[in-house]
Amino acid sequence: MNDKKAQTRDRILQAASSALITRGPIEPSVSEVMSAAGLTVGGFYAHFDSKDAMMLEVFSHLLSRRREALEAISGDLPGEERRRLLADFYLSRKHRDASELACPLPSTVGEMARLPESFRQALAEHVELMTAQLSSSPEEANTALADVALMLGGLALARALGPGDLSDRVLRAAKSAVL
Amino acid sequence: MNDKKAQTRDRILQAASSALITRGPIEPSVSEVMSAAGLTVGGFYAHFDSKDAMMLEVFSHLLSRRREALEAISGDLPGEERRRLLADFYLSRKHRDASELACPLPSTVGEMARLPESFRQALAEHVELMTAQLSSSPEEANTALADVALMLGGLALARALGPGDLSDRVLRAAKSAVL
DNA sequence: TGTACATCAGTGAACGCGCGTTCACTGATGTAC
DNA sequence: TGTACATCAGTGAACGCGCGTTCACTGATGTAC
Repeated sequence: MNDKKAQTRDRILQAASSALITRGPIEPSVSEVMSAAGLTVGGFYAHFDSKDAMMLEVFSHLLSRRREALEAISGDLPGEERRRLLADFYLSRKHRDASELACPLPSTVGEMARLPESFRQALAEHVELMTAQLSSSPEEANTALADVALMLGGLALARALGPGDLSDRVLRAAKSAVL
Repeated sequence: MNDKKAQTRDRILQAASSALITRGPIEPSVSEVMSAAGLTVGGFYAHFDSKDAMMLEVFSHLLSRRREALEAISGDLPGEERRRLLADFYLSRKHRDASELACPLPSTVGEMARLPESFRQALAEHVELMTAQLSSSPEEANTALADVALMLGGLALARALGPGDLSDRVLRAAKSAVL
């Protein structure tokens, strides 16, 4: 039965996703991820070539899920409304505290220098696609790019501060600054 | 001669500073930092209690140097002009590529969850002080906080993307969005 | 239907390595007489 | 001025540990006859 193996692979990927979101692609160990998926460490290499390869897959997959989610909620609205809709979700306490289907960027951007080049490419591609998705004309592209930076900074700072008053204020301030 | 030892300590701190700015407080190893300071690993514990203790000192020190630098350039200008002056420096290519006296936040915010609580306190204090420094009235505080998030996000993203066209566009877009 | 064999997902012990930290030692410098 | 001793910043080997990765093995499942 080949779905059995594919299902196991998916469970590993899911365990790795929440680990990456909260702690980045480097810190979580292979044994830890495998334990979280209910497996032992030895079987890992039947599914992936290396830890880096798995984490890259997780990273890219999470990014494309984020773009899909944005497309799903914002349909064919104009750029400005899409940015507001995204900010409402992205800068919510719920998203800040989530460890599933949440944005992997805050935990990962700071580690780019120690990761394979392919992570950087995945990031660059995501930024381009997001910017395009968030603007309805080329003139709006810069505004969209600035909003991407603002949302990332707001979420990264809010997560770094941990749940609490200051963290909530960061979310609110950033949300009301979205252009 | 006691300055001798203090000078050595300073050299270690300097080596640790550039390591922290580019690679965060966790990745650089004690041996690496000591080598960069022209020393061997064994002597480290004559100067610091632990790696974490040293990195916390480096982190706090870099943050307060950043606040001093801002104070020095922005004197007693109104909040909005201070924010523009800061953004001109903070979102410059020079600052993005610098590894000395640069902002330690992009490499560190993503690792807060795995660092001692004292790092979080140092961060919270810095955010409060920066926000106060960047606003000339309490009503402006939210705007200042959003600008802090925007600048951090812009720099973190630009550093993560590495030198290049997209990275430069992020810097420019963020700079022109400062409120 | 029942037995013999092949497959292969997953196990768990082992590997070499770099880490943070410890500690007995060295050797240059400063003081005492 | 010259010798004997104390101090102490820095050395370098060693420690126990967790890491990513490898690999011989197990045992459940599916196929052949």
